Amino acid sequence: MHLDLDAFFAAVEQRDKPSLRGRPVVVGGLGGRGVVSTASYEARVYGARSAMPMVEARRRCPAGTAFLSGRFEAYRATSRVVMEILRSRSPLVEQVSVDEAYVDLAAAVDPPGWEQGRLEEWCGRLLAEITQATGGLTASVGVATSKMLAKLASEMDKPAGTTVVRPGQELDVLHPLPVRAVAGVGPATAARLRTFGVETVGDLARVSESDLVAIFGVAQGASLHRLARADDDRAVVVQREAKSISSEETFDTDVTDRTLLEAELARLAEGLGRRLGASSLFARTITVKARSHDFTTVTRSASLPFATGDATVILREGVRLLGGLDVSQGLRLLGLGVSGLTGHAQEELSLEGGLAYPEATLDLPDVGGGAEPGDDLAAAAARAAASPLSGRRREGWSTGQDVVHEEHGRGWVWGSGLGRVTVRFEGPTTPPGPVRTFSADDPGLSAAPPPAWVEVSGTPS
DNA sequence: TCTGGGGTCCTAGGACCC
DNA sequence: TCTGGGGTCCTAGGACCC
Repeated sequence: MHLDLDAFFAAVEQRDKPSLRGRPVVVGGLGGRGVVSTASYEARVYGARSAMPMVEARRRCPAGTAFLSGRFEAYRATSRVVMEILRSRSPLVEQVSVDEAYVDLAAAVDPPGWEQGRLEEWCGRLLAEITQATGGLTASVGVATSKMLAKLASEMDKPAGTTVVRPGQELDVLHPLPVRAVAGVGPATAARLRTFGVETVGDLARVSESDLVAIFGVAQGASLHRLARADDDRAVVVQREAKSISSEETFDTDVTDRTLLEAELARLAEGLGRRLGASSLFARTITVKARSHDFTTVTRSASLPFATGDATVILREGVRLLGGLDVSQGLRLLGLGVSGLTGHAQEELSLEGGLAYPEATLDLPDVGGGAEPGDDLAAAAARAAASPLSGRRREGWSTGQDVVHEEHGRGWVWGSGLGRVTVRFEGPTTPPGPVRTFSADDPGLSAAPPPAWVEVSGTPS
C-alpha cells in the first residue's frame, strides 16, 4: 500500500487556522526567488502547483489567497501521528517523506485479502482513523502487487480516495499511462524517449532491453525494461541510514562579496555541526555547492583523512573549497554538505594499551606526530616514524590511513608503524591557502613556506 | 522579479594498489 | 614492438524524487 497525505502542508494550515478553510492557500518560499511547496485544492483551481515560482502563483491566484512560508515542526508532528497509525497496521512501513509512506500489507498484523470489498473496507477504516487522529486531514491510498503500482494507484483518486489494482490488472492500468509514470523517468528521460517515438509505458514495453541499455546505461536501461512490464520486486525498507546531510541558501540577490559568502558558510557549517551532533554522526567529506546567476551549478568536495562533527573543521574546509571558485559574477545560491558519514569520530577511537584521545594531547615533536609552523617538516615526519607509539594499532582500523593527525599545535596520535609518511599542510593563514601534500623524502618539504596547520599521516607497515 | 531545499542514485575519469 | 586486469576510492556532474 502507498499512502499520500492530500495537499499536506496547506491542509495542516487550514486545520490550524479556521479562517483559511475553503480559501486558496499556498505554502512555499516567500522571498523573491521562492517556489511553491504545496497549493491547497482551492488554489489549484487557479493553476497554482508545486515547484512553481511563487511570483507565478501570486499572479494566478485571486485576492484573498493566503501565502504562507510553512511551519515544518507542525508538519513533522502531524506526520508522526500518521506514521504511528501505519505502524499499528504493519511493522513494515517505509516513510518516503513527511507526507508519504509505503506499507507492506503482506506483513500486516491482520492482513486483508484481495477479496472485492474487504480490502477497500480495510483502507476506509484506516483513512477514517487518520482523519480522526489528525483533526481532519485526508489521505489517499493505493494498494497493488508492487510499490510502483501502489503509488500510481494512490494518485488515481485524490483526495481521500482508495484505489486497488488487483493481481492480473497491472498492465491494463500501467500501459496507457505516459512514460513519466514510471519511477525514475523525469523530464530529461521522457524527452529522450519521445525522440524514439515512445510516449506511453506501453510503447516503452515494446523497446528491447539491449536498446534501452545502449541508450540509458546499465542501471537505468534495465530498470526501465523491468518497470515497463510491472516487474517490480523492490522491497519495503523500514529505515535507511542517512548518506549525506546538506544545507543551502538561495539569496534574494546575487552575492559577489566573499566576506558575505564566508559568513553564510559559517551559518551553514553551524547547522551541519548541530545536526551531526544530534544524530551522533561524523563526516569525512565536505562539499561546497555554488549556483551562478545563469543557474549553472558547480560543486567542489574534499575528503578529510579523518571524520569530524566539528563545525569549525567543516567551515575551514568549506572556505578553502569556495576559495577555488570564481565568484566575480555573483552567486545566487551557496550550499554546504557533508557525506562519508560514520558513527564514530576517528579522533575518539582509543589506542591499544589504554592510551586514548583526547587525553593524549602531547607535545608534538616529542611524540613525533606532527609539526608546528617553522618546524623542519621532513625531520618531524621522520620522528613520527620513530615514535614510541609506532607499532600500536588503532582499534577499529579500517582504512589504513590517518596514522597521525595534528592540528593547531595539538597532537592526535593514532599509533601505528609508519611505513610511509606523507605530510599535508595548508598555508598560509587567512584566507587558507591551497593544501599541498609532500612525501617525507621530498626536498620541497623543507623549502615550503610555513603552514597554518599541518597534518601528518602515514600508511601502516 | 524564473527556476527552493533536502535528499538518493548513477556515470565517468583518474589515482592508486596489487 | 610499450605498457594487463581487477579492484577501490575520490571527485564532478546530472537526473530524479518529494
